[in-house]
Amino acid sequence: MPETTPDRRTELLAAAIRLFSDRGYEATSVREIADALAIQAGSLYAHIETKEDLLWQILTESADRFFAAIQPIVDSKLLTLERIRLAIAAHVKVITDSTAAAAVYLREWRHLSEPRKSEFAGRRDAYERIFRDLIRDAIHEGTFGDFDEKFATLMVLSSVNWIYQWYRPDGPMTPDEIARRITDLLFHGLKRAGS
Amino acid sequence: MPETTPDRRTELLAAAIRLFSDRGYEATSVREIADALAIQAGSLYAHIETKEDLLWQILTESADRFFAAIQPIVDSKLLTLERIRLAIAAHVKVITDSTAAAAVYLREWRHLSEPRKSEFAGRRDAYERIFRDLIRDAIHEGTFGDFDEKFATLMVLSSVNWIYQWYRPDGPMTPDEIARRITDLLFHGLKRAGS
DNA sequence: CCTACCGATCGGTAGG
DNA sequence: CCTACCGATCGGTAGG
Repeated sequence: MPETTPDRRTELLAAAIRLFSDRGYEATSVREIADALAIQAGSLYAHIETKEDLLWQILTESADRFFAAIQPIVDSKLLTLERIRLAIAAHVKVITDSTAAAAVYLREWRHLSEPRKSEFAGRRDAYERIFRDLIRDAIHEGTFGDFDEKFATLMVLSSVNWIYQWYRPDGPMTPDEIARRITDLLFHGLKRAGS
Repeated sequence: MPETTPDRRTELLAAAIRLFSDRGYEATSVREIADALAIQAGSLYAHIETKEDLLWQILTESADRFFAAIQPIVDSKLLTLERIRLAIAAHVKVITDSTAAAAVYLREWRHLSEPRKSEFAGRRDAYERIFRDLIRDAIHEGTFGDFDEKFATLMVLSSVNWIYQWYRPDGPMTPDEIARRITDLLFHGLKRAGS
């Protein structure tokens, strides 16, 4: 992004996030993105090198946000269960802060070309690994039951990642409330206690 | 689809499912679909009217499969909890029978134009409603705890719908095994019993 | 099902 | 950041 002011860069990324999440990366033309900024299509290339660069920047910044949100929690000295609880809440917060960015992060990475696609997959796997290690610890400690740790991790992440599909900022639940309910359900299950 | 033999139609849908799930609807060209059938791009239009028709047929047939799988279970006289268990297993089975079709069903419907998009959304909502009604019954009966029924439904469906992302037919778990573990986790939670 | 083709739009560039 | 433009590819059609 040669010679672009920070503000302009933010605007550009915000426009691309909104369009990529609404219509998908492939269905979004560079002309639509340019329109959103009220500039000509050709002028876009004063700010970016290719359309894919734009996707790449969105994805890497999203990945950064997820890592930054959970890292201090994971590194803390809290009990495993508490770290899981807080990591889920932090993850939920990143999604609810921008469901559009989360949608692009979770859905549009397939349109990266190599080697970026593999690099992205590596970072995503590393992130999942952090959750998996927490869950493994909880199982080994006996806090969690004797579940397959990979399977349990997939369940946790699928529950939290689905949020971008239905969360609305003007809905009845705050991000913390959502995290609390998800955690409660994941920890204790749907069945009435004692049944 | 004028004058197309059943076999040819099946081939065509199968090719489109594979390509739409791999690259996405927008990123798939009619020429790629034609190539997969070893015919010319123009010849495709002896079988379809538009590219979107192809997507529409895939989506409606997928929806039909989901409904057909759970309807007899929901209509049965079994206990609510057992109906939920079996409905989850049936849903999982539809996904594992073709993760590619499930991927198109869950991801590509946004590329429909109106009024088809709204019609699709209506059917999908009706399907979710069936699960929600089952869960509501379980809550009212006291079999499940006093959860928000909408939220509980979202949790259940997000867990089962995420499967298409990671299930591999040559993996260690059978579809029934997956359903059993998901149900167990959803019903009883991750925490060790009694903790 | 093929050949030959259509107008529209795509991502991107040169020169200012 | 604009004007003017590029070759490539898009979904789709006519006529056989």
